[in-house]
Amino acid sequence: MADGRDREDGPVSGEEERRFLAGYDPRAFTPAAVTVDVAALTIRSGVPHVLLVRREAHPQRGRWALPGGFVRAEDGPDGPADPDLPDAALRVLSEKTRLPADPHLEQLGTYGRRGRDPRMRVISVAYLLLAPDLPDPRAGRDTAEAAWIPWSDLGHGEGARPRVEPAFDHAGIVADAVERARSKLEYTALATAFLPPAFTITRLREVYEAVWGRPLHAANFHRKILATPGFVEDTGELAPSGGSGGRRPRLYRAGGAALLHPPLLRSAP
Amino acid sequence: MADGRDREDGPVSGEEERRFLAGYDPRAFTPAAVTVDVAALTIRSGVPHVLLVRREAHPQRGRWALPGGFVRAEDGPDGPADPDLPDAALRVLSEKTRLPADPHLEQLGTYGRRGRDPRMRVISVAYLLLAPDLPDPRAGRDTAEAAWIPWSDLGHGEGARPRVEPAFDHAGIVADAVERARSKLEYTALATAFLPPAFTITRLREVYEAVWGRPLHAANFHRKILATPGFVEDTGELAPSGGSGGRRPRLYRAGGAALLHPPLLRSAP
DNA sequence: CCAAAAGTGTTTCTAATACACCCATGT
DNA sequence: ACATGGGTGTATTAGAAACACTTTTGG
Repeated sequence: MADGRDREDGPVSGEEERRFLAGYDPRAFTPAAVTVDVAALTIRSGVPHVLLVRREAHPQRGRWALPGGFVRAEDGPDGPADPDLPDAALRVLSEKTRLPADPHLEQLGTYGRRGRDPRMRVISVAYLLLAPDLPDPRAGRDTAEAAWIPWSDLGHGEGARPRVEPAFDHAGIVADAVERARSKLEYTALATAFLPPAFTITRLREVYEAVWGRPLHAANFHRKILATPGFVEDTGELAPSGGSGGRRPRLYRAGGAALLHPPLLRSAP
Repeated sequence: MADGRDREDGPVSGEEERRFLAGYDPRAFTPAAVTVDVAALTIRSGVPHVLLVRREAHPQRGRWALPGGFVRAEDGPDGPADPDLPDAALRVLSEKTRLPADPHLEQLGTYGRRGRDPRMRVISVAYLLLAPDLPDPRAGRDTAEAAWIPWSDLGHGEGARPRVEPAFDHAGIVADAVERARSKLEYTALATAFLPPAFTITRLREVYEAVWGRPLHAANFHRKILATPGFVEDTGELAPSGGSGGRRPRLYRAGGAALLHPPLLRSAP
């Protein structure tokens, strides 16, 4: 076996490497199409929704699907290449929705089962996007319709029966997105991504209740949030009156912390 | 906006769909190469290691890299298509290492930055593999050498200076793998993937100590593991004598639980 | 007997929970 | 005044951490 000395980096010979690259043919490998799909989640009046579009083009014409599209691998007639996969995700989605300035975007997973798309081998990199309440989307190219669909219509949540069966394997991708969002609320400060820049503790609690589908103890939640360093920062302001009476709550903004110590665990009911 | 009724699934007209697919040309899209890379982690005598291979082919000839290779999108001269991405990962890796019967394999992330490979646009799906102590790998096709490299040689861990700088963006992939493993030990029962089928609580603790790079309180760890339902099951047997004296510890096997309730949190020192 | 390693008992402290209560505001 | 929602005090309980101690084995 190699000893320590042998583990030093080997040479990367410049001249030979240049000659190799000059003679390289990128068409030599079997192509697979690479797409990005975006599972955009938001909360509208206390109910979690996912953004879906109705396909106007084949295959699976007429079905609801995640907004997605092909990654631009190289500069071409359609436009410049996507510098990285998150750029592709935001490009594809902004063709269909007006996005907030700084949405939370994270990679969810990559789906490449043979036969998941009838046209050819398609590898889809799925992204999870969390956003505060966005305006209704407008349908884009190849799209008959675009809408925010409640999770419950896809069978997620307490006793919800599925009413929509998305195209391809997108039902599974949405399920993964929902589960990712639920578990990330436990140990990250991600819930604030569902809220506008300034919010009250009660709004934050409603995010948790909507995503987890379970009521939380308001008083203890309040204390726990304030006791978690870096989760929220006091703006010093109060929310405008709600109209129906009650004390005006303080306004907070997202703090610097990404991870929560300690986490907020959801346990059994 | 669509009302509830409109959200029902649209028709997927069979005849029209068939005609569309018959006329479809898979070469119409800009190709990108899709590869799988495997970050295989193990622990050898208390020290965490990652499997790397030294590249014999261009580009980046002579550098250490993660074992990886192109996904077989369709059946071809090299062999049948990979049914799914995890199959591709195991195929690529088993060409270089003798694998345990049931290794833990999970997707880590997908890397597609433009320019990360000088040949062409390459989208790499990275997998994390956790395994008990494996035999030394043998070098395979296009591989000058294959070896288990300590994480510390890549700069991970207490005050470790990097001695190996992997090819492409593989240093970042290994960093993601290490961080994923560290955090998954907290809230899943994954540590047992580093151990043989039967193990002692002390061996399990040594896994945590190696991955987290920090000593744990033996007595409290012992109790906490046994108090976590489904983490381990008593085999009823005792480990053979260690030779240097001391009580013979009980042997346990992995329990059914995937998630730990409550989690084992690593906090500050 | 002594050393070494496994495993248990016990105390102390911190954090989660539940519930009562006070505060600020609209009607 | 009183209803409504925000926010705090406090007792109870569960769990984490620290440390002393017992048990089982080899030399």
